[in-house]
Amino acid sequence: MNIDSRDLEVFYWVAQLGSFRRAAEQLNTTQPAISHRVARLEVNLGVKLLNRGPRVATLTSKGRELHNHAERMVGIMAEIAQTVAVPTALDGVVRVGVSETIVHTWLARFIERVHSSFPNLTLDVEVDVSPHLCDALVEKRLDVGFLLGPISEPSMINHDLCRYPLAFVANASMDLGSEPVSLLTLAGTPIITYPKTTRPYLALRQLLIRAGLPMPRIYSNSSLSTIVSMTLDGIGISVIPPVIIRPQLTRGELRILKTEFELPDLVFTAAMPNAPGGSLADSLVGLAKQVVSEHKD
Amino acid sequence: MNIDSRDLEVFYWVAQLGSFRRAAEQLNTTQPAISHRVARLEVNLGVKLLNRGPRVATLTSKGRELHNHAERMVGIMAEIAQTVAVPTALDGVVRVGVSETIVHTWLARFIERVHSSFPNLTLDVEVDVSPHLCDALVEKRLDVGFLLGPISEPSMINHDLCRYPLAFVANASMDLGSEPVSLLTLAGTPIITYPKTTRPYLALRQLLIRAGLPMPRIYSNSSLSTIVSMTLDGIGISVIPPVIIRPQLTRGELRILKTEFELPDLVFTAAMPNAPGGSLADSLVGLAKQVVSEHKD
DNA sequence: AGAGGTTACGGGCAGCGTAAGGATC
DNA sequence: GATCCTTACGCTGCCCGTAACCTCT
Repeated sequence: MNIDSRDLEVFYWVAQLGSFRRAAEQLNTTQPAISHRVARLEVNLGVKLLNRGPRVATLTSKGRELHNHAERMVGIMAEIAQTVAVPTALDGVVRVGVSETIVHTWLARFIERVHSSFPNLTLDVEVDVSPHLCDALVEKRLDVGFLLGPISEPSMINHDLCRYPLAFVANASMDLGSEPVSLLTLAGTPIITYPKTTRPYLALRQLLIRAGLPMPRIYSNSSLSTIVSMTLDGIGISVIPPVIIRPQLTRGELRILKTEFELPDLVFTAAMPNAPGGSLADSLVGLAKQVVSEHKD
Repeated sequence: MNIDSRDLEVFYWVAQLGSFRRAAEQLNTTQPAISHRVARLEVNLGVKLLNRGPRVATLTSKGRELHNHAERMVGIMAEIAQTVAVPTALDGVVRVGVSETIVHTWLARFIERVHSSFPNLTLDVEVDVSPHLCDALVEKRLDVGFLLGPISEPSMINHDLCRYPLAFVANASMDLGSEPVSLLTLAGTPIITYPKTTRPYLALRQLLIRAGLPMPRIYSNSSLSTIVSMTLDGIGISVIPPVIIRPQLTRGELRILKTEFELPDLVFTAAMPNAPGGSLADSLVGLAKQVVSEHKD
């Protein structure tokens, strides 16, 4: 009969994701391999576990029953990996989704820290805007994400990481009249910031609309580096967290505008799907918290 | 890192039995195979799990920790086998220890029943006297035993099965004077019964000693068939449960002696080591109970 | 010398990935 | 036709059992 724990793990993910193809992605292998394992599991148990639908695979009653056991099994395996194995022994690939702001602050330090704690662990870093990362996390195409959160999904675990103020930033030599700068002045100047779907953009938009002002010309851009370059070139005023332009501030190339109004802080969150046994992601979030707290000073 | 559930199962049994060799017997494989798997598990986890002593293997602290997880894992696997797998899918070998009395009553029916319920299951039947079976069970060299019980060990699970009266049986033509036969008469006649270490022998001995009578000549024999033959040949009176000589009774070859005193019933028990997840043995005991209850009529 | 565990070696088989084959919308 | 799963096939690599070796009593 011979039940293989890998077969169970594969079955667990197929059940969880409702798709052979996605399970294959999750487990870093090919569809046929998944197909084989599930088929073999069904033969070994003598039971049909999945109803193959054209779009999704649904569980049979025996399948649901097995899913409970499989989940516990996966949990135990994860516990063993975290509890009794030495960190050096942990390998595999963890898919990390990162907001670009993080890239410009502490991502490098984080990666360094991970590699020293888990030398044999590979990080698959994906940089994207928070809403995309959020989707990918919900669909379990990512194992952990550092983004503007939290994600309000019951299947998601959130941990607060850090909070960065937003500010209006301009080329140091740009003349904007007397400070503090008024909203009216801003509305008459091109603004450079994050893409439309993101929180900073929405916060800015809300601020202007509430003041009854027309929307200024806005250059939204998904590349923070480009935003910084454009600001340096004097193309407009950018709305970004100052923490990512420290060098330019100290060199006097950019300056933070004093204003009479405030933009909400950007709150960054570590988010991860609620996997059984609390996968490696837990440990990674712990490392991220460490890195963030050390970076504060 | 790649933890294999079979590695865990192997480790579990090595820890449980304190010996690579015994684990190999338990799992129907060879010592080197066990050695390989444990070694690989230690490499994969990067942790030393066992202190190889010259006589026994003892657990390290990490080993104890892993043993908990491994036990739960083995339990889950057993649950899956019993809960979601179809009975036909169950295979493997179960080692059954049987008292010879059972052989002469319902063992055949039991084996038949097992093979119809679990067609791919192999029974390894070992016939011996109850004390030997008891030892083998405690040392986990047997998975389940049907014997004179119960076994008073905390690690053992007992289920009452059936109870057979003991009686004095003689060749039908043997002249023993008027009945009921007195103890004195018996003490003057050779007695044929189970070996010295067994319960019936002890019960008989106690009966005679309490009556202040000398021990008669006793032919103790571990083969019930031989006891029956000897009784048929008129060599002496046997102390056996009449249930095993029904044919001879109906044919009038043997007869049960009426006596004024009583011997205690033989109480047969199913006993099995307290394995995690309640192995197949549970189901087998259930079948045995069925067979016994049907056999009563 | 004997028991228990490890190491060495060869054969068999299982599992993977590539690629082609249905089925369903 | 697109998507998703299954089947076919060749190859690599693992795992098992036999046998020799090591170590401790």
